[in-house]
Amino acid sequence: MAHTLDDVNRYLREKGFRSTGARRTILEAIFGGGGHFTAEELLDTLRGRGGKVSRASVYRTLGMLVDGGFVETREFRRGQTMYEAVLGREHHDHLICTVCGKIIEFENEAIERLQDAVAREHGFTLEHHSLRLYGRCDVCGRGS
Amino acid sequence: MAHTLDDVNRYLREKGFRSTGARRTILEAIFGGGGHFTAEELLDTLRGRGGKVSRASVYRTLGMLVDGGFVETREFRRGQTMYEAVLGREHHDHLICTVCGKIIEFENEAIERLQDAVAREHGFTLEHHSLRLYGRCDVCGRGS
DNA sequence: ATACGTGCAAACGTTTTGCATATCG
DNA sequence: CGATATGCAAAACGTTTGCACGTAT
Repeated sequence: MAHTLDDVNRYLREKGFRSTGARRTILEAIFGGGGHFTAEELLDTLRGRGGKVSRASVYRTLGMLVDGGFVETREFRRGQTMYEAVLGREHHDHLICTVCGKIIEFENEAIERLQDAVAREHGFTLEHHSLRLYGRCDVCGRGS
Repeated sequence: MAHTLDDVNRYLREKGFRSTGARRTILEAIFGGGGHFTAEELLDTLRGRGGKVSRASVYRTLGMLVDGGFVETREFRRGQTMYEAVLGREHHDHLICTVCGKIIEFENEAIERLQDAVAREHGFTLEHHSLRLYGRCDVCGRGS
């Protein structure tokens, strides 16, 4: 984890993928921006910048990056995939406000260790995990 | 949490929902079967039993049960909602085999407590959470 | 009787795909 | 030049909805 942009380019080259205009534009937007985004939001960003990239290329490129482990997907809401660049970032989990949708990232070593222990107990070789805590954030919780 | 079938029926009655044939058939299949299922699988089960229930009714009934807290949804795979009856069952999380799809349920008090602590640190009032551990199960892990 | 539920088929939003064209190496 | 990527539009997928008809209360 915690790659650099060079890692991405090297990975793509090694896999025999070509460096095309569309691909470079998309990579730039994803790894320059940061944060969570949907495919459609990414497409809007690209179009706003005057780049002319098709929806298909956005989805295809996102797929490659997910396969390479440079982007992760999350399903915060049903029916829409959220993507997040993991470039240069360490693993983290999410707290999601069920009222305003705010997303806070956190890391907790102790939880990670317990997860490993649970997996081991059940004979699993852990590959990755997803932990999401849903609740009301400090602001939205006041009214309850 | 941990309701009985009577709780479900009482809830539905109190909400003013009617007891119809389709509804009874669906409830029976969901709470009689147990386990994880998709809307389509549930529909197949119902049809296999000769019941004639429409896809629309399946989705509408599932929605009511989710609202009532008797069924929970999970997104194990992208683009498809998995449902699970929580009737008579305590909270638990999941280990998912990325090769064969096997799902193992587990409970871990220590992890739960740490989650509460994390939420508190960030000023969140926790409502629910989702923890999924992905990896290779004991059987599928041997070949690696 | 009348409000609520049903089934059907059409609509929806997201994602994937087939194919002809353009581009990279 | 040959292989791969692109853009488009159509298809696919799971899910939701409008509506005329049925049924529980």
